Formats: sequence, structure tokens, C-alpha cells
Amino acid sequence: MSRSTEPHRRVGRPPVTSRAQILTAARGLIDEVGWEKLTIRRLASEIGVGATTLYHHVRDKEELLFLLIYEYAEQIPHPELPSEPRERIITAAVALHDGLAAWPWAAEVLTTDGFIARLGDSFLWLVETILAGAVSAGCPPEQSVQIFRSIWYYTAGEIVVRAHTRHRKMNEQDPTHLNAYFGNADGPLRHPHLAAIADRWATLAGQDTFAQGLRAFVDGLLVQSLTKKTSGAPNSESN
Amino acid sequence: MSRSTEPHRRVGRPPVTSRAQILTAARGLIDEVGWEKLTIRRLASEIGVGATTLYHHVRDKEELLFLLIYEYAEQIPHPELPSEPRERIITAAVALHDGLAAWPWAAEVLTTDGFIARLGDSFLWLVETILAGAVSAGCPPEQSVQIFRSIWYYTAGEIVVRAHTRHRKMNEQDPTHLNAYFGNADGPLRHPHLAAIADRWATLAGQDTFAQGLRAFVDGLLVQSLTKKTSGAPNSESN
DNA sequence: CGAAATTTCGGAACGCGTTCTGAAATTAGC
DNA sequence: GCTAATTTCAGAACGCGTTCCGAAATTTCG
Repeated sequence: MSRSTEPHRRVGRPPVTSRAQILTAARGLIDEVGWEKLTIRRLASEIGVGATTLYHHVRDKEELLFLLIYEYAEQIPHPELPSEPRERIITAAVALHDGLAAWPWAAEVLTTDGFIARLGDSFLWLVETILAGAVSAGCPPEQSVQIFRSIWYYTAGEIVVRAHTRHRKMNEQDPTHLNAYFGNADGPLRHPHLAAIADRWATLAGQDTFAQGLRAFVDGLLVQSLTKKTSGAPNSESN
Repeated sequence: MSRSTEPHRRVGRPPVTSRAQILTAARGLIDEVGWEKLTIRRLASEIGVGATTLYHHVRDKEELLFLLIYEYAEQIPHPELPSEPRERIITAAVALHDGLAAWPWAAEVLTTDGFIARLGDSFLWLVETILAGAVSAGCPPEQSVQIFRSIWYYTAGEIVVRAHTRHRKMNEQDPTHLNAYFGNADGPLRHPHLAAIADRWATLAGQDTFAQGLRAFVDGLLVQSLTKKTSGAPNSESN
């Protein structure tokens, strides 16, 4: 209707802040004090408005965090894609992972309902790339979606688990750590392999094996999809 | 020290409740009103004690939920294991997944720090089985741990994402659903594969493909591990 | 100019998990 | 028996996210 032609000042009390200002202030506050200390009340007083005022510009805190990721994500440049479909999938999935893992609070929002669907063009392009890669590799569209979902579970799980893992220095000095649990009384008897590796567990768990696991996963998924094709008859398995 | 020989009544004010009673009451409350409505205050008043009293028997709410899972988990019977190592891994991982996914609040605790290490014998036995399966298949212990970690990321991710996905009936009636996001103006231009499958996305996302994806993952992980053996030289990849 | 409609603001309040602190209830020692 | 030591209890309070609702500030209409 009335667009730029008519600078119709809107009826009602004029807003004292805006979603843009809130997001900017939130970014600043996160840079200052860290995202754990970002609270609605603190953010509001930083802007100089009442706490409840923010709820007229943002549905809730979860949406606030999502919008922060959303805005940043749109600025991420698209990675160059290799020619081979399988490598394209991996490149896109790694970009998706790294893009999200870059923000420590991503884990808070990652698993919310419909997160993928709410992603912006930049991240949707990565989803599209994964789907396209699977299709290029010979998978039917339905299975391509399932391949993406599997990759997404793996990706989200890695980010969330690692985000919740305290990155204390892997000094073996901490007796309350893994060894204390794994190495209980009859551990070596009941769980020999676990006991054998218990003292190295913390070190191994600290390594970043996302990309390596992803490669294995994509290989397995493509092999599985291309082997049984679109066999309508279910396997001998439960699902 | 003084055990059953001496019924030494302990010094100090006698406790009015116990961790066992708290856990029992928590289970009852969850059965009655659902785990979302389980609050510290409500649980305390259910028992008939002050809210803060619970904190002398349980560190925090997270530990309370963890203990609930822990106790249940110990009662789970061990699944029968197939003979083939690969199938043993899958059987154990599915049991781990199903055992955790059985409690809707598992997602709240799943990703907390050191969750796996704090698991009880019953679940640790599943971890042990996965490790043993990988070793039996020919993987060195270190890579077996990485294989388990990859499986765990996938498993935890699946549970957490699905737990946070509202299971609304997949009626296409809801215009605020996926299509509304995926099918935006120039969606078909920018994301053709996404647009092509958008209307079927919700249905596909509702399917349980955990076991299928797991099979692909395990296959890929074993192939990867056995192919490059314990090559000390890193790949051409970043990691 | 004044009343009505409209839109936003923000203080009060709720329930939450959690911490602090002093009171209460018990045993041990004199 | 009285006091001290010990252990637990629980009310008060804090900060949090969030909701409710009346007040405030603007435009529109008569």
C-alpha cells in the first residue's frame, strides 16, 4: 500500500527502540561480558528501556539468540565447491558445522523446533548443496533428505556435546574426571576395553574428529543409498 | 569404619527425607503431571519439606534428572548380541539410543559435561560393547574411541533434535510450517532441490531413520578405520 | 480543540532454580 | 543436666525469563 510515496507516520505511541538496536546492543554486550551473562534485563538497561519492552520487538530470548546467528550467518561467504558430489557434500556440511560452532551460544538454539527451516539463505544454500550433492551422486530426492537429516543429527550432536563439555586442560591431575568414573572397582573386569583406554579417553575426546567422522558418514550413506537404490521392500531390519 | 556392627546413631539433626524418597517422589510426580511440570518447589511440597531442603540431598535439578535416568538404566536388560562385530556395534548403539530416548527429559541431561562417564554399569556395558566391536573388527583402541564418539554425536544429536521437535500432526494445514520458510519468493530459483522436496519435508522428517543412518555410519567408520589402518601420517585434510 | 483510536512502554508480579543464613534437632562431653 | 559440637531444615532473598495490564504518547476523526 502506502510505501515510500507516503511517509505516513504510523499511528500510536512511537517506538523508543527497534529490533535492530536490540540486536546491536546484544552483540556489544556479548563482546563485553560474554554470552552467558547476556540477560534480558541487562540488555534492556543497557539500551535504557524497560525489560519488558524488549518483548515487543523479539518474541523471547531464544529468538534473540537465533536472530544474532541469523544475521551473522548471512555474511558468511559461500565456500568454493569441489567438483565431486561427495566432496561437495562434505564441504557444505563442514561449512555448516563451522559456521554454527563459531558462536558458543549456537548450541542453545540449534535444536529448537524448526531451526533448519528458519535458517537464512546463506545456510539454506548449504542445505541445498548437500541435497544437490546427494542427488548428483545418484540418490533419489527422498533419500537425499534422509541423508541430510543424518548429517544434521551428527553435526548438531557434535556441536551441542562439545559446547557442554568443559574445556578444562586435559591435565590428568583432576581425579574427579573420567578415570574416577571409568576406573571404578571392578571396571577392568566388566569393561576391559574401556578400562584399557580410560586414561587416554580425555585426550582422545579432546580431539576434533568432526570432519573425519563426517567423511566416514557420507561414504556410508552414499554407499547405502546407491546399493539398495529405491528398493520399496524394507530390509530385514526393524526400520 | 563403624558399619553394621554398631548402629551408631549419627550426630546432628536427623534428616527428614532422603535421596531415595526424593527420587521416588520425582518419579511419581512425573507420572502424574509430566516431566515439564516437575519443579523443585513442587517436588518439595509434594514430599512435605522446604524447597531448599532438596539441595542437601541432590546437587541440582540436573543431577536429579540424571539420577532418574541412571536408576532406570540399571534395570534395562542387556540385549542379546549378534556374533558379527559390526552388528554388535549397531545392536549396542541402538540399545543406547532407545534406552535414552525412552525418557523425554533425557535430552535435558544428555549433553551435560561428562554424561557418558557418569553412566552406570548398564550403559557403560553398551559403550564397552561398541569399543569391543570396533576392536574385534580390527580397529586400534584409539580409533575405536573415536568411532564411539562419532556414534555418540549422532545418537545424542538425534535424540536432542527430535526431543525439541514438536510432534504436531503433519497436516499440511499449518501454513507457518516448513513450506512457509522453504517456499519463499525465489526459493525455487535459489534452492531448487529444497523447493522440490519442501512439501514432503515434514513427512520425511517425521520418519525414524536412526537405525538406518547408524548402519551407514558404522559401515563408513569401519571402512575408513580399516582402510588407512593406523597411518601415522595425517591425510591431506585439515584435521 | 477535544475525544477516540491506536500503538508502545514499563512497573508489578509470577514461578523458576539456586544461595545464604540462622534456627532447629540431635549426640557427645563435662 | 547443661553446654558444645554437629548436622539438617527451611524461610528469605536473588536474578532469571516471562506475562499482565494500566499508563503514556502519538495520529485520526469530529
